[in-house]
Amino acid sequence: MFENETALQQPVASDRALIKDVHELVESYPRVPITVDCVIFGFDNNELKVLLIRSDIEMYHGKWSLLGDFAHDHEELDDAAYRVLRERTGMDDVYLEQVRTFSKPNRHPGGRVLTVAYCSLLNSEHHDLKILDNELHWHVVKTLRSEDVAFDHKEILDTCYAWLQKRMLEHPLGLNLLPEKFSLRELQNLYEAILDIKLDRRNFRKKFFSMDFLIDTGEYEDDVHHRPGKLYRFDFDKYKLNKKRWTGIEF
Amino acid sequence: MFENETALQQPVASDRALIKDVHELVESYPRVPITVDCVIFGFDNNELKVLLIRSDIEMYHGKWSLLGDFAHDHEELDDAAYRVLRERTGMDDVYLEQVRTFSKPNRHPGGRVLTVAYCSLLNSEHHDLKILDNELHWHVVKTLRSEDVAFDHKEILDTCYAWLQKRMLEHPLGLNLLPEKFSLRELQNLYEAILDIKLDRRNFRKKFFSMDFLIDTGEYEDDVHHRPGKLYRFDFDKYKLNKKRWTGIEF
DNA sequence: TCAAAAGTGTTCATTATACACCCATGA
DNA sequence: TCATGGGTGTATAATGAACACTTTTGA
Repeated sequence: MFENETALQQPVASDRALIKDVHELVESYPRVPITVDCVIFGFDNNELKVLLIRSDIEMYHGKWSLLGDFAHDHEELDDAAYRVLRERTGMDDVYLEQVRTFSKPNRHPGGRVLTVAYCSLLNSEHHDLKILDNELHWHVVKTLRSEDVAFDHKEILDTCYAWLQKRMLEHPLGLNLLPEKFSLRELQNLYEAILDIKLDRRNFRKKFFSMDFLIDTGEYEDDVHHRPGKLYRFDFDKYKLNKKRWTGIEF
Repeated sequence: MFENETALQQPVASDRALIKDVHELVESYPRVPITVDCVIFGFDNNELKVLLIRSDIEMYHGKWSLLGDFAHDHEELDDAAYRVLRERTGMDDVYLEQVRTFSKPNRHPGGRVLTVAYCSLLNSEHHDLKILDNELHWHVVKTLRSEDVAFDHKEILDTCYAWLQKRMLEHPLGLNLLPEKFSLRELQNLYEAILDIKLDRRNFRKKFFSMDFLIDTGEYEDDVHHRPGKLYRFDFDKYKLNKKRWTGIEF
C-alpha cells in the first residue's frame, strides 16, 4: 500500500535550493507576542478555588484575571510559568504542567497574543500566599461566571478544570491541594468536590489503602467536634517507583 | 484558612494605574516566531509510520523533517495545522489534535522559534497522498533515530507517540489509521504494534464486541491465503453518543 | 489433506459495588 | 447520653485473564 521504504531512500534532489542562512529564514517569519497564564488551583472549605488578580486593563475594569505575563526573550515557557508563580505568590517548587495553547486571533483586544496555559496546584496552607498585589485571592471555581473574568480566561479556566478532573483519576495530583497531613475524609471531600460526584466512604478507603501509598502518621485531627480521624501522608517516593502503566482499552 | 470571600470583594484601588491603550500594551511585548508541526501517523504492514519530508535547510542536509510551517498573521494555530496538512498531503477533514508546545530557546538554529505540535492520523489508503514534494513519504517510527531528523523533531515525535499510545486506550483514535472496512485481525495488529504489546486474540475480540461499536458489513477479506475474516466498520456516531465518562481512581 | 488463521466458550481470579454495624469524641 | 462522623467487613456482581478446540479457506 505504501511506497517501498528502501526504494525511496534516494539522494536529495540536487536541483532543489537549500536554505543556507537560518537566521535570515527565521527573520522572515511573522512574530507573535506570547504570554503564559497560570491557572492555580487550591482547595479549601470543601471547594475548589482558583487564584485570580484584578485586571489592570481599563476595558476589563473590575474583572478578574489569571496570573500571566509575557514570555521574556529566550525564556522557555515552563520557566516563564514558574516565574509568574513566584512573582505573584512567592511560591516555588510546586506542581506545574503545560495544558494547552490558546490562539484565537481575537482573544486579546490589543492584537494577536498567543497564550500557553499552565496548571498549578497549591496546598491550602494560607501562609503560602505572601504577595497580595492586585487583590490576589482565591475564588470559588464553581460560581465563577464568564462575565467576571477578562479575556478568554473563562475558557482557559474551563479547559484546565476539565484537565484537572481527568488527571486526578490517573495521578495523585490532587494530593498537592491538601496539607501534608490529611484525613481520609479530607481526601474524599477533595475528590467529591472536584469530580462533582458522591463516593461511598468505605469503598473509597479500601481503594486508597489498597494502593498502599498512604503513610499513617500516628497523629489525629484535633480541631473537630467528633471522633478525630487519623492523619496520613502520601508516599510520593513510593508512588514514583510503582507508577501504573497500562490500564486497558476502554472507550 | 483562606481569606473570607465576600470581605475581599472590595472596590478596585483607585490609586492603581489602569492600562488604557491595549494596543500599546501588546506592542510592548517581545515577539516570537511561531510554527506548527504536524506529526502525521499512518499504519501499514503492521507498522506505525510517520510522514516526513526532506529538510531544505543546508545544515540539516539529508535529514528528515516533520511537516511544518510558520503561523500566518492572525491565523489560529488549529487552522495553520490543517493548512499544513492540506498543502503537504492534499488531505482535508482528518483527525487533528494539539499535543503540546515546544519552547526551548535553542531548538531552532536560526533563533528562537516556538512550535506547537499537532497530531494527525491518516488511514493507510495510499491514494490519500497526492502531493509528494520534498520526498514526502512514510517512515517506520520504531527505527527512526534522532540523527535522522532535523531540529528537535525526534523529541516532538516521541512526545506525540507517547500521546498516541495513551490516547488510543481511551478513544477510538486508532480507527482513523485503518481503512473504513477492516478485519478484527487488522485492528488487533494496530493495537499490538502501537502499544508494543501482545494481546490475547479471543479476549481482544470479546472486548471490542462488548463495546458494541463494530458494524458487521457482511463482507469478507478477499486478499488472504487462508480463511477470510469478516470486515467491520466502526460506528463513530454511536460512539459519540455513548462516550464513557468516569473510569475510577487508578494510579 | 495440509497449513494458516478465523471463530467461539468456560473457568478462575480480581476488582467494584452495595450495604450495616460498632466506636470514639466533644458538647 | 447524644449527635456526629470514624472505622471496619461481607456478600454479590462485573470484569479481566488464561486457555483449547472446531471451522473455513487457498494452496
